[in-house]
Amino acid sequence: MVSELAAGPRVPTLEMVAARAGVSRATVSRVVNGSPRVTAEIVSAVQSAIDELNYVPNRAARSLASRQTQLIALVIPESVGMVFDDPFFASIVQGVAMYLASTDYTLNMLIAVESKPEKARRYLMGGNVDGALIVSHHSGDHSYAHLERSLPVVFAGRPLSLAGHGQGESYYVGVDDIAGERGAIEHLIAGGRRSVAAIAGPQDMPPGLDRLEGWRQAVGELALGRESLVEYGDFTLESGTEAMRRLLDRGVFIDAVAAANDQMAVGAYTAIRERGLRIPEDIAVVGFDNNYFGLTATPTLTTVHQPSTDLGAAMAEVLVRLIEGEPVERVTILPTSLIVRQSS
Amino acid sequence: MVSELAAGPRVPTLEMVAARAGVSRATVSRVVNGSPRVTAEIVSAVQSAIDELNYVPNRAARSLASRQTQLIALVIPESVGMVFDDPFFASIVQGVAMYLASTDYTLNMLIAVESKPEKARRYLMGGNVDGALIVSHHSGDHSYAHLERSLPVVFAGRPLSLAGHGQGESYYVGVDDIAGERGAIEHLIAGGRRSVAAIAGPQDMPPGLDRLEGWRQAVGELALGRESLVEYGDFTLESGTEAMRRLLDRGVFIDAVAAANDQMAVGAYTAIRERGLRIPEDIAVVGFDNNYFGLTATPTLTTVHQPSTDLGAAMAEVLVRLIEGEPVERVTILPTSLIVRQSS
DNA sequence: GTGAAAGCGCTAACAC
DNA sequence: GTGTTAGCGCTTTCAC
Repeated sequence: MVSELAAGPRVPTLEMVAARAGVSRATVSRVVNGSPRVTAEIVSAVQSAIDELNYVPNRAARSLASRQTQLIALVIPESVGMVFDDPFFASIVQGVAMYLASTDYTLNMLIAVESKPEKARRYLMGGNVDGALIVSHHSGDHSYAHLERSLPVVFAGRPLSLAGHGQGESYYVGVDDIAGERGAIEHLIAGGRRSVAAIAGPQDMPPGLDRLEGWRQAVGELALGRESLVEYGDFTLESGTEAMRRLLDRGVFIDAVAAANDQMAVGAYTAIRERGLRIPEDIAVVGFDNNYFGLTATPTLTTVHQPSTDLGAAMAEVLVRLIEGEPVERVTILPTSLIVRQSS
Repeated sequence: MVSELAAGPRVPTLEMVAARAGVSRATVSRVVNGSPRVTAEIVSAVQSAIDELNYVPNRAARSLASRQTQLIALVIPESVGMVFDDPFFASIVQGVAMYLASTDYTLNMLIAVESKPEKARRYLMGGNVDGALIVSHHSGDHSYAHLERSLPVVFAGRPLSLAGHGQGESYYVGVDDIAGERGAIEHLIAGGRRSVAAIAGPQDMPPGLDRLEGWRQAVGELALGRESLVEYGDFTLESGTEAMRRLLDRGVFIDAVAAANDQMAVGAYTAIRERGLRIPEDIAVVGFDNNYFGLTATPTLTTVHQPSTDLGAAMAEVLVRLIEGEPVERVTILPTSLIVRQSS
């Protein structure tokens, strides 16, 4: 049974507008869709009929007839666990939503539940949306790549370069992790640090790989040993603490550490303090992402800002252009920027 | 112009399934919708045809015929500024999305842009969604209340009790702010604190009012002056710092302070430290909400946990029941819980 | 239990 | 420029 409310008081139809304005339905449709070739007088006549009736076009009917849904799916693989634990997602959603608010498209949020992986896929391929945005932070997972044959798709982040699925095929929006990390390390070196260790991320994810590569490029000229200054974490706070402990246990001199994200950087604080060392006097710390973990930490964290809201907006924009057949680059790279705070 | 991809390779229709299974479209429709009165053999025949063709029902067509969209709007007034600065929204969205993933409804995120207030309203009233969820943290703003005449609506938080719009009319989901705050204060008193000040929120928002009321109820029996121990903030970090400074400037003895949310509580840390006082030794601090501000602060913040993800899920559940005509209470109150950390 | 037929509200050729 | 005419893919009486 369906509630009375759901059925609701009858909403005015295009036909009613046509009758009231004394024109055909086709004409009303033209006015509604802003067709250029309609007499000004008729346009205003129709317009007032629309206003008087408070007419709103029915999306379902419009979609059915035009074969366009005006819907854009934002797909978030639930494997990401408590998805929004990472503020990155929230920002992406915000960016997408705000960009779309300026268009005629509307946002359809889809959490792809792992138990029914096919549900999301089928929904997307069933012509229920005009395009899809796929987000799975840090992973570079493009397992939805096959969808690209069915509808326009834009990913967040560069894909993992796996054999089998050619590189330049997907559309994606991301940041230059290598350059961003390099900048952070150079800042440390410019500040007089001579032994910059790294708490790297998992090496099976593009950001994990690229940020470590950025570190390598920057410390290249430093005298001190290299790989002996790298430990790995999994982007969580705890893993940062543990990695830092291992680093300190090595007994080699370290006067700075660069973590692959803010959570791990703040986690490192704990290990550094355990040893009675001061931040930044004894060891400077820099993170990556620029989220609240670093903002509210004490001391506040120097980090590489990743414009996640802009990333969301850019993804939406690329997708809309793709849908509307306008020219777009397959790859869009947004700039990062260094935010210097108290920890360095 | 529309891209080739958007039009895409022809998706299988119900008619094709019918042909393949050797039955009528009506029968396929019944199977798809789980009608009980279809022969088992036919059901399986249709089912295999569906699987073989990889058929997915077209939402637009279904909506048009059934007058149900299977879409639920989540409306967020953009006045909330950079909406997701408050983690509350992200959690709500998460809760809603996850609950809906278990239903046949899909989430339509709508950021109501202030410049075009009518756009959202008309969209909602135009029969484009089956129901709406309205969220505007802290404000209790039910200015979308008139929508309730057009479609099922569920709000987050109790409404501001304004004249003109009767009380018990809206459906909403919230927490018991009074009881939650009272519990926090009682915890402080039980811990030996004798002069518990309050950094209250704006008094034109339900949570601002109720949390202060909770404080009043709990400190009622304390000897120390009352209103002289209250200062107001606007829920931001900075306002918490300023309110705490004013409190300390009064020169009255204070050994604990309860802020109406975590941001203000953490903001108070700054003012307390400026005076050379220690947390919690000299002054204990408690917040409200339980978000990352308190989690990552040093010392970590004791706070009243507000189950925002559950709130989102509950809102979605209430709305779905409303849409489907099942019985639901107008008011749903979720429990808060005290999280004791280092600051008290 | 199953099929036939009539729309749901709109767009898009195609005529005029 | 404007109206006519077909559908878009599905649900839903109503017969059988």
